[in-house]
Amino acid sequence: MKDQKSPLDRPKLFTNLDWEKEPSYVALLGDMVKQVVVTAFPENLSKVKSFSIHLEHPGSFHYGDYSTNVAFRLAGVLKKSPLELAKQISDQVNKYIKTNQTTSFISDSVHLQGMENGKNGGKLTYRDILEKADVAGPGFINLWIRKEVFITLISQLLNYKKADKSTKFTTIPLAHVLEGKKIFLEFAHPNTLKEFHIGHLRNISIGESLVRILEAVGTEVFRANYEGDVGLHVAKAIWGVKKILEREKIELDHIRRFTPREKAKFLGRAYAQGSQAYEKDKKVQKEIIGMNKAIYEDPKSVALWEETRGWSLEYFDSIYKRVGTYFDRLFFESEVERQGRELVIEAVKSGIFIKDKDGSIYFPGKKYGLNNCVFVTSENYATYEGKEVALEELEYNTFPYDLSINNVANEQSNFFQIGYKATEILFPRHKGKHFHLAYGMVHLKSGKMSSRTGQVITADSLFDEAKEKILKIMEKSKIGKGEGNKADISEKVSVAAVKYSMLRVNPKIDIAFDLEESVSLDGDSGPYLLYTYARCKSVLRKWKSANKSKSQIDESSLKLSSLELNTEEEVLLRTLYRFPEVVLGSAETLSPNLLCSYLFQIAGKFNVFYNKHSILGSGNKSGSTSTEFRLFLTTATAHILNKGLYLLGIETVERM
RNA sequence: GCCUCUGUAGCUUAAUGGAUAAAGCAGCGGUCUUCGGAACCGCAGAUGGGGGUUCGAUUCCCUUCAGAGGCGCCA
Repeated sequence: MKDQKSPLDRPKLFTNLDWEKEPSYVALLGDMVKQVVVTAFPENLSKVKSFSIHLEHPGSFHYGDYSTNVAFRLAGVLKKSPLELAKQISDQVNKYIKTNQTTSFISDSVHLQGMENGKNGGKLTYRDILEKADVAGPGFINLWIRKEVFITLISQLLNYKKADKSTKFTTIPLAHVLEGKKIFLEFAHPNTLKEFHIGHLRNISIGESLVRILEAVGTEVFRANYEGDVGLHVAKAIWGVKKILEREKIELDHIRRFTPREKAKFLGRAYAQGSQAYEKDKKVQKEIIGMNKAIYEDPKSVALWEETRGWSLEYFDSIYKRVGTYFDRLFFESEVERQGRELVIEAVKSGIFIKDKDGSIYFPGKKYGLNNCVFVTSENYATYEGKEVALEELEYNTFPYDLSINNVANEQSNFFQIGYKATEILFPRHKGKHFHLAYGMVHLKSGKMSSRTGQVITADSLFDEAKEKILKIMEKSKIGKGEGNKADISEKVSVAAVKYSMLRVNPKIDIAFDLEESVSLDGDSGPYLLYTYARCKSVLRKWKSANKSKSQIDESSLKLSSLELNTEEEVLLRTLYRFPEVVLGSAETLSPNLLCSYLFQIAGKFNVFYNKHSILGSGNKSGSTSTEFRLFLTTATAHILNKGLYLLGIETVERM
């Protein structure tokens, strides 16, 4: 129960779900607190019963692992001071811990393997879970979880085996909230004959990550990519191609021998050429408009349309491969134009669309608080909006979804409002099933980007830039010399650097893109995470080669109450187990950046621990934790970094 | 003019209505007889302005200023 509606704009499908039910141990804690509250105020049972318990992580470990604000919420209802209530509740929790009270609300769906074989006939007790409760500040109740619980939860993570359907990659043991839901995710959308620039890179990075995060929480995701292969931009580019061939006396066969990347570059030049001529020269403009019309009538009849389109698609494929993305199906504007046009023309009869004097057909958006918008032009072909209604139907028929997400830049927000509204009126079954994930634009810090003038930063050039930088550092570095494939490593690290720089910020806000920063290797960066992972693996390799007899760490030997942790170990332990919660949060808000900051936190905490304490050389010192336990932390850190990076769409390397 | 989004440290960003607003970069000063120094530690530095709701506001509401985007035949 929330007092206020969430400020986050999110899909309808998501708002009806009880996200706090997962992961199960959080639900368990909520139940425990509720049990306490209900028994503590028997005289106000009816008032108290309706309260939902909200748990959150306090800002500092100093305040425990979870805190709840029930005391504030109850204060108004019970007309008592928050502090007094908090004390009462906290005392009751501590009493339950002391008396080994069993939990009574717990449902069978709570999964805490390894914990339930306690003493009380398989029932969990407060003492099994909680260390203590206390009161802080104006009335927060802070809960301290037992170390054994963390170890159990982390072991669960390490041993989780279920693979995602599509990728066979195991991720995390959660996700019943969205289990079985079908999500259609449309992303990337480059237009043929145009550059694949850093804006597309942001799109594809967010899209790929969301596919994986949503799969991790149990949904089935369809990967779609909608590309504009007809329209004025295509006509301009083809005109430009012809012009360049003619002026520079180049044979088409010469271009055909180019690599995909060279062809793409050539097309980019042609597009710039065509657009500039289109703006300057009225005669050219007429010519291009004529060609555009011909493309709409029958694209294949237009010379070079099919061939240049093929060049683009081949090039895009090479980028998808480079960034580790694939699609279940490509959708094209050319395949929905006719149907869109026919749908709109037909719906004029029922008054949904209105035919204007000049023959164009528009959607009277003003009726719904939106803008009026042309769906079929006076030249009688469907605009982007007109195509959209047919596309939505085609997509739904391809994969009947519970939710369709359009991952498209926020400059198209108005367009999607209109498109969704028109689709909904034509096909009521679409109502409430669409969500525009409007991510911010990528602006260059210096100067403006424009494919019209040819001023763009392409995805490839960015990766290459990063790669060069990484190779230099690899030269200098003393570690990992002569081990591993240099080309392979530098490629993966550079893709990681660029993708992470796109993912670490909230998708909603605009990015002021800085080349230097996006290929950065230190601080909050992709390479830093990869480095930490490789570091963990290196330690684990070393241990393994020295301990051939034991191939695995025995986790059961860790569950000793005598475990005395130092600060660094404790902080790391108390962060690692939160991974599933973070993934869930990222899914709920469609925000990969939350996962980024968490992984960065993990890496940082591990590095602090690593710097201060020896992992392999800790066995013989008295009073220190065992090598076994430190290896457990190292294994868990590596595991979570690996899974987490996978969910971001970033590949790890064993050495770098 | 109307609609949408965004204003947090010098820069780039974080923060489901909670506790001392969290980091990275750049700057300055340190750690190292290294299990991987692409590391670690310390210092300094911020919620555009004004109201309101609330026990509590960076977060919600109103207003103002600033920036970005969109507003019938581009996609």
